[in-house]
Amino acid sequence: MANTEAHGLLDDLHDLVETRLRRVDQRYTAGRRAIIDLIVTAGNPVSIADIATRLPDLPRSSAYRNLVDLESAGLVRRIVGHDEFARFELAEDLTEHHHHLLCVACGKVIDITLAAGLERNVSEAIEEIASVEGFRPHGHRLDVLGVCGACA
Amino acid sequence: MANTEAHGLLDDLHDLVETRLRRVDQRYTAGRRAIIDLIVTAGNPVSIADIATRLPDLPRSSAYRNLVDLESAGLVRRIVGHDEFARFELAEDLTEHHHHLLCVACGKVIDITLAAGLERNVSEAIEEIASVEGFRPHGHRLDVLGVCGACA
DNA sequence: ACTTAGACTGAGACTGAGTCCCATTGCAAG
DNA sequence: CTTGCAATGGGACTCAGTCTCAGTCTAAGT
Repeated sequence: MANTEAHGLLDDLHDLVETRLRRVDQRYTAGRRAIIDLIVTAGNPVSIADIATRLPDLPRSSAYRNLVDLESAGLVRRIVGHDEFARFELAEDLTEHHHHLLCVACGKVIDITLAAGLERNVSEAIEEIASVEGFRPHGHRLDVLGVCGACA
Repeated sequence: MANTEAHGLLDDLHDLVETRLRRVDQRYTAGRRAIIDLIVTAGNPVSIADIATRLPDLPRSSAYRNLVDLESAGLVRRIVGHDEFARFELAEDLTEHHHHLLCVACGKVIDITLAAGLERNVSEAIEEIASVEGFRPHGHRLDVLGVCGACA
């Protein structure tokens, strides 16, 4: 993710994605590239409906399959919002650890980050509670439910 | 929710639920009472599958309908775990503010509470960030993803 | 006790996001 | 060029969840 100025960050990201896919004997095809492009340029997590709209030539079955492949390669993360529709964003090791504001009216998702100190306190508290319950935590998600500016 | 010892806390809860339903011209029928009983005695959030198993005589359509009614009366909260199945728990004003450990292997949900001070810090941070984004927060949920003791 | 309004129920039909299947195509290595 | 396997496309399929509608129950009025 770090890099020279010669070609943009986006190209670097594509290179990284390709490497990761190759590692599990998968190819970085046009459809997968288009999905990654869409997710990155959208800024916010994208839904299947977004993909269908913005990539009308990509069949649904291919979109779902590609998303599953990208997810199992650890490149994309599926998030479940307040509505019934799954949304997808880049995995955290391609971006930075962050959380979400979820609009209960329109389903929109906005990325936010917490102050580093607070984030550390939360992680420590989670580790402690989980160990008491015999639970092995992989990560956490903090979702804020509410109404976005456009819907208010 | 507070009360004499004459009849248990559970009876009090039922009284409260009935009052709340009456307030919106709804009745506290046997089916609804059975669902509330199940949710309370289960301790953890229950799925539709749990309800179907434990209340075999309650038709699916009635279970869903009752859950929707109880949810819109603010008595029950729907939570979306890691799997595709919705789960239900008592609304927070009938219990206390808490969060969840979600097992990604079996879908089990375990309730946890954070230290009051930390919880306050998180809430304040959320208020601040949300206001910058023009977002009006109603509440938040912190889910810890991982593997439970039984699945490890 | 009768009536009545409307809340509630049960059973099944229906919806649609997401999955599966399979014949075909594309890519990379020997 | 051929052989193996990843990937595609599109249509059929699954099934959690929703909707419909005719019939039932309950509370309140008379």
